[in-house]
Amino acid sequence: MNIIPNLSVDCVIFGFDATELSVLLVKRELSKNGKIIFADHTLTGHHVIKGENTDEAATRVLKSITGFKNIYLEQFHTFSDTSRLASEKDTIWRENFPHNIDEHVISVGYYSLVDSAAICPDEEHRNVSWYPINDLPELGFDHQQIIEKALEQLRIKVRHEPVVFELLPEKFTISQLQDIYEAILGTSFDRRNFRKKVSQMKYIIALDEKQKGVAHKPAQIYIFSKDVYDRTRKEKLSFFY
Amino acid sequence: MNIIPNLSVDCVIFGFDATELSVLLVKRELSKNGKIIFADHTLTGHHVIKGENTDEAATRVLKSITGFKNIYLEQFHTFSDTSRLASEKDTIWRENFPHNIDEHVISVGYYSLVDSAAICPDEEHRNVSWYPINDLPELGFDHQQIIEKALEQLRIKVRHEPVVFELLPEKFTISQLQDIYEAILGTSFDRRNFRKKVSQMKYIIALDEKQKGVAHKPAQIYIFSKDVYDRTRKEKLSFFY
DNA sequence: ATAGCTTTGTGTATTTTTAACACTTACAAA
DNA sequence: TTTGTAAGTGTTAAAAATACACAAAGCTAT
Repeated sequence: MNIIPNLSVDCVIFGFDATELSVLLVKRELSKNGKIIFADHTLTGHHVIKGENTDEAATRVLKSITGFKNIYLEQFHTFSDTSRLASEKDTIWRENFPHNIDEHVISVGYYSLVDSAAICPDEEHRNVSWYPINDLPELGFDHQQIIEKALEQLRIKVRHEPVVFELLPEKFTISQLQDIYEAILGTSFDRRNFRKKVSQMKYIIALDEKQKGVAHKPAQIYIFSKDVYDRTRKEKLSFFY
Repeated sequence: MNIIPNLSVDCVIFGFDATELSVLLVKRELSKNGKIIFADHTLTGHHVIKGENTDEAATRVLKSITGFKNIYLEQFHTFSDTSRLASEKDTIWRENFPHNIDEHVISVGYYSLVDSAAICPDEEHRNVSWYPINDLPELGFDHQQIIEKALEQLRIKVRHEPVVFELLPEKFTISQLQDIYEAILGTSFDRRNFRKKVSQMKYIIALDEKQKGVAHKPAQIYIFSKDVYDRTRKEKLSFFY
């Protein structure tokens, strides 16, 4: 493969699992002569290939891991420190990498939001799995820093645009929605006030459908309408933004 | 100079000139055999040099143009389209460039905010000057797009953090402050409501000093205290963010 | 069948924030 | 001393944010 040796993308894939915000990580294991030298975790990423831009590279990485091509994707920061791959472990890893890697690789960071229930890393990616954002394992390269920055940017994003629906299945309940906001922003909201707010958003639409098989009062099911959002949004835009 | 041939930074340098938000641009002129082939404008930018990261590269560019090293600088987006330097003009320009430039150069975009009164491009940069954001000349490369993205990000930034003071001299009036917000956000605010808001911000402090030599009621002079901001900000943070 | 557990769903009163609106004051220039 | 110009100032009404508690619906275990 014809890679650009000094340019990569890293994807912070966020998912939501019941009550926790999680990130997809790959287990990185380096063994020599059958002996494991070290094991830690990294983000999903890859070098950019000649002839493609970074958006395309990130889309490619996502497709290879999730199988989906139309995943919400947002470029958030570029990491270019000269020592970002220079820790002892990372040096050993680079020496054992199949391609020849430039000494100074810069990486364009993307975050993406997926309905984690829809993603089942396949055979080929047996070493890929979800880790809660508040309890991450040891991370290689500068990936700890990348995740922190991604979360910071995501927090700003969700307060301006209705992107959280990307983390939910098409049909969801208000409680799920609230849980997601709370997980991302790290706060908690009063249930009644939250629902009052939601009921003002005409693009969050109640279906004639309820939860089934739950051991409590079943919740009303809602969907998000991008259509309605786009139309009502315009009015707001002309007003202040 | 030992440049990284496929990596550059571009700086969108914002300044504020009385009532308008402006950008520093360089006139780009290509002549052959004494005949001018074309002339347009570009952002200030440069390739990244080996051994430096993009923040350092952007700081270096800013220093070379403004003479200052401690200028407010914010990375906002990376531009990597394969055709971003591929227009006819840009191709001709690349062929005449002293260094050998990679076919696919990606550029990390930074915006910076300066008090335009403090910047007087020197002899060496006679072809650098201010252009109002609402009346830009023809731009080379993908710099139109870069400026649009910078402005979009700046708009988000000013609503979250007190960065506008970087565009003002140390001492300023409330009207100047309002003018800046209006220029950046493209709106207008009621004067009384704006001042009411400002008076609640304890980090905007009135000096015992007034404007002089103006043909109207002289305005009160204020300063911004980052110190007070940082201290009062923390309370807010623990509360909602 | 029923008692118990769990989560959903709902209304009001209070405080805070936003929005709309017009006249007087201080200074320089004519 | 008149004129022009931008500064400075307060009130009222509407909207949004906050705080707060109990009944209803379904499942489970007895």
